[in-house]
Amino acid sequence: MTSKRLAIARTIKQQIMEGRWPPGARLTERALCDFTGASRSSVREAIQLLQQEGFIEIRPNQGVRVATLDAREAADIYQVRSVLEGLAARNFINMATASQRDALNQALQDLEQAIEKENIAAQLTSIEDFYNALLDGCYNSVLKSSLEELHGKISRLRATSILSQGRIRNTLKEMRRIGQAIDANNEAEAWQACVDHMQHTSAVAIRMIDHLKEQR
Amino acid sequence: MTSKRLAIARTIKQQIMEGRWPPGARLTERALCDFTGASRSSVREAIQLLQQEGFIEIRPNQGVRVATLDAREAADIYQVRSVLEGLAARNFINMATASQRDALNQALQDLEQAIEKENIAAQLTSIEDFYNALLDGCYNSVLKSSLEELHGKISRLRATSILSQGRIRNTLKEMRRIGQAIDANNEAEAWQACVDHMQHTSAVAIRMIDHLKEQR
DNA sequence: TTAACAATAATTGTCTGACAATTTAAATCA
DNA sequence: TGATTTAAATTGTCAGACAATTATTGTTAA
Repeated sequence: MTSKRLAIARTIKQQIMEGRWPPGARLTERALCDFTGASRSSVREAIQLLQQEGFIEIRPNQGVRVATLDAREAADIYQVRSVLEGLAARNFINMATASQRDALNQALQDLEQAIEKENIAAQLTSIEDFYNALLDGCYNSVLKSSLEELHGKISRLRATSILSQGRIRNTLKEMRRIGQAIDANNEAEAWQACVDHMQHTSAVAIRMIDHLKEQR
Repeated sequence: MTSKRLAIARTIKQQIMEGRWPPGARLTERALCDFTGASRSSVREAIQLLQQEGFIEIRPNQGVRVATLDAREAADIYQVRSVLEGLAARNFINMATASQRDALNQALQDLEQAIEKENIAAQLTSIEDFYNALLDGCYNSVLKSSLEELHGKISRLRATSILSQGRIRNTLKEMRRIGQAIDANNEAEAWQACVDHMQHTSAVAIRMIDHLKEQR
């Protein structure tokens, strides 16, 4: 059975991602206790986890706020992701087993089908599968956890799914390029494909953040 | 005034680094309460911070242990550091102000003097200054916090100072190479200098870990 | 009316003590 | 000695308390 503070953290995280509380909203401990039915001690421990994952911000004596993500920070995150994913791809080429390589290609095929069927949920799942396969095959747990942390921070852009739409075919193209470089064991090309992919993703994300800001 | 759980975390961290408790040692909450004079709630919150920073490991229902660092994980950390520091150097070239560049060079000079005077504490401080200058000048807070996390994890090698000895002149040489590449605004060379430096550091660290293991 | 200030309420940070569930250590038996 | 049972210690969680800090409201002066 999973520990309580983990369960609490998951519940709150989910609500944040679903937009129940907007970025910047203040969450009192009391409200979170009521919402989750847990005690303050447990909620406070859960809060710490959520801060670590980047979903909330804790300011001393001023409580908890849903994290915001401005264009600047998003750009920073994507820049770091680009080198970490480049490293992951290079490691994958050197370390991955045949079945891990299969999983990577399978994810790409799944993504293609999901696009044809216009199944957005399946698209997101395929992309996730792709990254999981990549991280499993690069045999570096530190790299894995670092990247997962950044993924969490980006998912604050709850519009993640919106973000991928309208660009999903480009995304597929870019991910295929990564996959092909990996199949060809071409480290330099795989690295560059990752960097380019992140650069494009970053540009789109920043445009969206600016767009949202204007609307407000 | 700094929050209590932070003070507790700092106290415990310091004790761990000074070797009061060896890697793998179990720390009961009660013992930590006695040691710090704080209540269990505060200690538990501090513990979470320490886990995040990589100083301890929490296993459900089995309490807290001082984190261990095996050769494998160390290699993983250094591999990630190499690309992150490479990125930092490239960013520094593009973003840093004149005074930030000065600070970097000053740290190198300080290190040289500290070596001549065989002042180990000053050597460690200079190296720290160098990294702080580098991170300040690369204007990417995500990169900064990611690297700080990894530095924390490495510092579990309490023998950090020992580690740097006997190799300190090589370290200076490698860091100078980074500094010169930065002065010349040569991104590719700066990147490579960082990667090479990490590779050497990694090799030394791993040798030391293996050596310690044999002794035991 | 608004700006500055004072009084009040709400919230956070921390402490104490409690208790069930689980793990670890000790005692017992085969 | 090895396996089992029993007892002790430890973790995870809860409830309630209170001082220190922050936010809100109300009041006064400009």
